[in-house]
Amino acid sequence: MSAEAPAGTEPRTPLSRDRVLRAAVDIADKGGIASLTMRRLGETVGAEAMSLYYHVANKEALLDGVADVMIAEIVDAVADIPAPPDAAAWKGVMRSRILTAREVLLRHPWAPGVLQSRTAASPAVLSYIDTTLGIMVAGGFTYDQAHHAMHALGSRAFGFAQELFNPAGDPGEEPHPEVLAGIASQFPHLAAMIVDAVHNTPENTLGWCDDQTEFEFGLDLLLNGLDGMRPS
Amino acid sequence: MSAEAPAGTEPRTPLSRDRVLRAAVDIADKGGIASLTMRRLGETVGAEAMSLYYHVANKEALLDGVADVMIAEIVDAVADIPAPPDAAAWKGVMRSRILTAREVLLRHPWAPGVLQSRTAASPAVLSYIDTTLGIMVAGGFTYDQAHHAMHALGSRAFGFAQELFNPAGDPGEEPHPEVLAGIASQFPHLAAMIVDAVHNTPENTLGWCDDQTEFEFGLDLLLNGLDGMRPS
DNA sequence: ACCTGAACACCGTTCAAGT
DNA sequence: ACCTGAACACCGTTCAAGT
Repeated sequence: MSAEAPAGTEPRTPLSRDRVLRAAVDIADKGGIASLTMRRLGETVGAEAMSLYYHVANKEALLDGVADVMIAEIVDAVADIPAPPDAAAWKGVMRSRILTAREVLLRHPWAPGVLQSRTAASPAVLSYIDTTLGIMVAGGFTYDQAHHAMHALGSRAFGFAQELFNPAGDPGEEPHPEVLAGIASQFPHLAAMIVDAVHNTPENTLGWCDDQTEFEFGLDLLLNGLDGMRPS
Repeated sequence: MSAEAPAGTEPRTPLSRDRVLRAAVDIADKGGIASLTMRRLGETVGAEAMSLYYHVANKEALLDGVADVMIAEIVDAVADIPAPPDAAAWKGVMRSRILTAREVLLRHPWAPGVLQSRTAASPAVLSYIDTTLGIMVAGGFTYDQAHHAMHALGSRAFGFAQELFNPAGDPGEEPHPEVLAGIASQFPHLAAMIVDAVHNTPENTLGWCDDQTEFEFGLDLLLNGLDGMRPS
């Protein structure tokens, strides 16, 4: 029996920064980032919107916190991956860390946008970068090279690469023939590429533009190029 | 002498989609993308906010239009670059097209964010992609390879790569010694990298993390890797 | 055809006030 | 220490109405 709760009122869990952030992630997961408003967040957490300001300075700070929750989830997912046993193994470890990070973000499609909008790096981010650098240095790179590498990888180091425009419809869907015809008349290279790309997809299982494949292609291009720069 | 203008009233230029879009770009250039609101846009264009809806379906459509203006500016800037004289020249042409696109976007720092938020590709984008593909095919690539290449380049093909977190302060500024000390205790690799990177900057003219250098490093890594894949 | 005024349903945020 | 109510200054968007 809870001591103070008035009759008929759920003795509600007290608010906390942590609970607020987790609720925010939930809302974004369910309705997209645009549905995450201070008012709605207050509602789902069982309080007035204004109460949130006691746990979080403002909406910017809320998003900083949400970004950090995502990084924490990545760090957690990546924790199982063992350190490289020798210098040459750096590439494989880096690769699986990045693909694991990607799996996390695929569960939170709105997260890349939030991460990209943050400008300050939290301790969680610094820590993730630090161990990533450690892997490269263990692989034989200089710190200067590792620095360049981090910039070259960019958001890929965190498991995502923002896809730009997606001509010719949704990924996984075959382009509509008449759309293709319209494109072909004006943009011959584009049309030829679309035809070629569709047919080259293995088994055609995922149709045109399987992002996972493209992500790995770009990632391997970078990792292989970097690997060739190792001093020894 | 203007026929209908009431005394004392500037005979104002009539609104048009084009004038609206140009004004929108102006506002974003001056005050950032957050300052671009329908109400402010109406004001600077000398009309009520509601009048804008006659020329543009809604704010999403406004941003689509703004993105297109940026692409048009890129296409324009890139128009002078001659086609590659032989297959091997594909790389140099691609490189200077991309760096030229980058120059355009450096004048509109808010534009990458807008481009990244668009999902539909306009004819202007399709056209830009088409001639980019043309250069690759002229370089000897198959359409399938060119397709992968476009994905691997990603936003770099349009001249930008979203920088993520920027640990240790603004680019161009030397990291503060005591901040560095704080980092060093927890994140040894990061600290070592920062020290190394600062000293490796040529002449130290641009300090730590010159983005142009990093952009070109990543770009060349990709272009060189791709170049090695050319069939012949 | 083009533009406007009034109104609606939202935002994030403040501040003084409650327990 | 933690939460709230009322209020403020904004948003984007609608709709009927003006010229």
